[in-house]
Amino acid sequence: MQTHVPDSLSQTFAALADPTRRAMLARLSKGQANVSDLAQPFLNDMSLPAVTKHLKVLERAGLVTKTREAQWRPCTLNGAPMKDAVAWMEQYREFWEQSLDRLGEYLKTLTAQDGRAATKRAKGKGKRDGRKK
Amino acid sequence: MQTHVPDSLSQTFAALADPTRRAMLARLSKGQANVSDLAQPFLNDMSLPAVTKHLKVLERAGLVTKTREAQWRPCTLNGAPMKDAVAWMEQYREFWEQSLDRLGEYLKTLTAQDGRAATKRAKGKGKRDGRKK
DNA sequence: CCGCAATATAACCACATGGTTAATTAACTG
DNA sequence: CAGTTAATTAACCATGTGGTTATATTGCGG
Repeated sequence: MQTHVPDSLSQTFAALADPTRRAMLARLSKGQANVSDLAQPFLNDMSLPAVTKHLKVLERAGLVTKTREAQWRPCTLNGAPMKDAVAWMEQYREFWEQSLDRLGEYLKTLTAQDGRAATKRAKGKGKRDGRKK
Repeated sequence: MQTHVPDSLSQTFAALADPTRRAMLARLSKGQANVSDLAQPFLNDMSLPAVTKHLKVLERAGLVTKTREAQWRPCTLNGAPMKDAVAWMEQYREFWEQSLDRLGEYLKTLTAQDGRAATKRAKGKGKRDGRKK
């Protein structure tokens, strides 16, 4: 049962799903910084190793590139993965442009009895018991 | 130690960080569907309750609105949270447009001895030992 | 070479996540 | 009312995540 490696889009979104990590990216958008520079704003809230771990998540997602210079690890922001993420979301643009109209449109399809029709369609499948085992 | 509620941006990104969930959104982008409709493509891989859980994540993130009609729960996609997510990423546009140039630019700042300067700055902080207790 | 500064690793812990099966609720239908 | 369909809830388990402290590693500078 080998531990399931996530696709890169998932890794990107997961990496962005943390305010500390997003703040680190914000810092990096203003220029290269090494680990202690990145950690400095957070040291009242968490330890250095915690920051290192966050950084590793960003690295694995490809959002940060960590190089070496003597005992320092200068980090730079790499936007490429965000490109994919935005491209994926772009597909839903129409849904976030008129957001509020969604409910109204749903009500229309509902009065058209469409909801019921879609449901009956699902019935033909019969008993679903063939699980993965 | 009350369990720490995540900000909505984090919830949105976290919700999107799973291929099953993204597939459900894709399905919903083609029109309203109730739970079993949404579940159907996945029933070879996971059980119905698992789907319900994924759906709940999407709901909490505000990406899906689940209404009631008799014993069915018609779901619709709500793009609003994506709007915020994209807006946040937009801030980094310059970084994903020239992606590959980043390394080159880093090398320039490096030869300008900037990396060293930034590091020395961090030293003034002294011993950081006041953890949160 | 010694010691410190910058970072990484290890070992550990609490809680979240993603899945399971079994049981429950709710609403229609014969 | 009995049965069936749609969905949820409960209880449980394995693994991941985010944090900790303590210990190593590495490189520079006196």
